[in-house]
Amino acid sequence: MSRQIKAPRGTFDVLPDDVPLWLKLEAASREAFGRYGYSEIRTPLVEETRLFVRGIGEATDIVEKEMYTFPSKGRDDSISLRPEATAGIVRAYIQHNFHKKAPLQKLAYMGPMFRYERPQAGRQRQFHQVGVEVLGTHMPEADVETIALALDVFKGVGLLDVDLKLNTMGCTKCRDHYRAAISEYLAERAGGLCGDCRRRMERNVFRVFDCKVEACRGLLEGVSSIDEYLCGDCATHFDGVVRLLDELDIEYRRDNFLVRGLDYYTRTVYEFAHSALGARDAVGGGGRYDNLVEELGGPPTGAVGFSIGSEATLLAVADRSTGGSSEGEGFQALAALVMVDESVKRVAFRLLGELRCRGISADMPFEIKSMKAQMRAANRRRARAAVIIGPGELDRGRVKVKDMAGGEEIEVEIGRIVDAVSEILARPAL
RNA sequence: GUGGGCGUAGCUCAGAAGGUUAGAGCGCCAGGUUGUGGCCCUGGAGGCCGGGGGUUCGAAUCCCCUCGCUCACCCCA
Repeated sequence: MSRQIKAPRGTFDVLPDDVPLWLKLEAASREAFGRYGYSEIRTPLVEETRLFVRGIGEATDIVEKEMYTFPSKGRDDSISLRPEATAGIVRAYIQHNFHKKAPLQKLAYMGPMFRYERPQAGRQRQFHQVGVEVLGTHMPEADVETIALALDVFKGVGLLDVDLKLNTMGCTKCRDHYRAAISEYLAERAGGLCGDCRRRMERNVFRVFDCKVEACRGLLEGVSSIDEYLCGDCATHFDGVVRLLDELDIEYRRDNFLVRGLDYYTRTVYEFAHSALGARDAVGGGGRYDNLVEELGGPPTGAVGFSIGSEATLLAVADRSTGGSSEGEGFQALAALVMVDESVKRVAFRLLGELRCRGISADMPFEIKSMKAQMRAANRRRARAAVIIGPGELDRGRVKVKDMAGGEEIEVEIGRIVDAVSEILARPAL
């Protein structure tokens, strides 16, 4: 047991039973992408390490201790597994000269990301995200479009009760002013802060905002909102976002303490939360990052995007559907071939091929066991039709076809087998 | 990296003042129906009781170490 090879910590297998759930999320996402005019892009799972260092920020936990970084073979520099998708997409945007060809790009992606962290509920080392990036505009319409799109993805998987939290971080200048004010305010009261928060003051003051310690929360009640520090343009932009959300009847909660994890966010930030999740209740989040393209070597370019955590979202979906275990009743549009004895195997195999060629899902066992066992297996797979092939019938050029739902069984000529099976599969579910 | 909880059959879990063949339900296999599933009945297979060490006449049970899972913190999707 202890020597058995298992999936590495923080990774997991999506087993066949769960794959439909993942497909549903992917289908809902692609459907929404199409409806909103976003094109899917696929960037590498590995990038040069310096892309993330420059994009995400050298002093962030992600870069400092959570990246899977290793030297590439040959003479290439250090490469890293992507901890998020935005940096790679921005890199592609610049590399392929989109800013010259067609500056406005609405891009979508989905796939695995990697961060070396202690796993917990809804958090894995290999995790998956679905997201979009709008590159090439500063307009608040873009911010709101991404929010509406994300909500449509959630709706597509049946998650209607996600809460939208909204805030603005301002531009670099507004943020610097605000940061200074917060630091000053907190420094005067540092004695009342927990140890973590005193450390946060050095590293990233805004993180004090989501401290869970009671004392810290109390102190935070006295801090001023960023609204007082926003420049005219940033205030106008945020007003625009709010107005447009109202226009679309999208409900949101202004959260002055909402600070997104990544450093590159500017102006609008937002997060989607779901109550079913526990401590880590975010199912997704996003915001504007107007400096990132320039930071990575491109021209000044407005940009906004979100990412949805697939695991968290699926957890929330699964939580909703507990209780309604409608297992066992539904039959599949599948024909199970049942062989009475070894002598009919060749013919059965040929009939199997014929059914499959004609577009019918059909299967038969490789090794013939008792008929009872074959019937049991057919039932377990919820096959709607059973085709029973025995030497007696075969002598008359016939086989038996049974409706596993109703139980009735008829004998048909071999030439009519496709029609007979089709007819049963087409019958309404019971 | 830190802290809590938990590791017994394929799955969910009983069993722990140490005592001899370690249990249940579900699942699986088979029989009841020598060519027919689902329900029911009967039987069966399946456990280094996570791993290592220690205490003891004797350890699933007590002690130490270790690995793993899990939840939470940090951080974050």
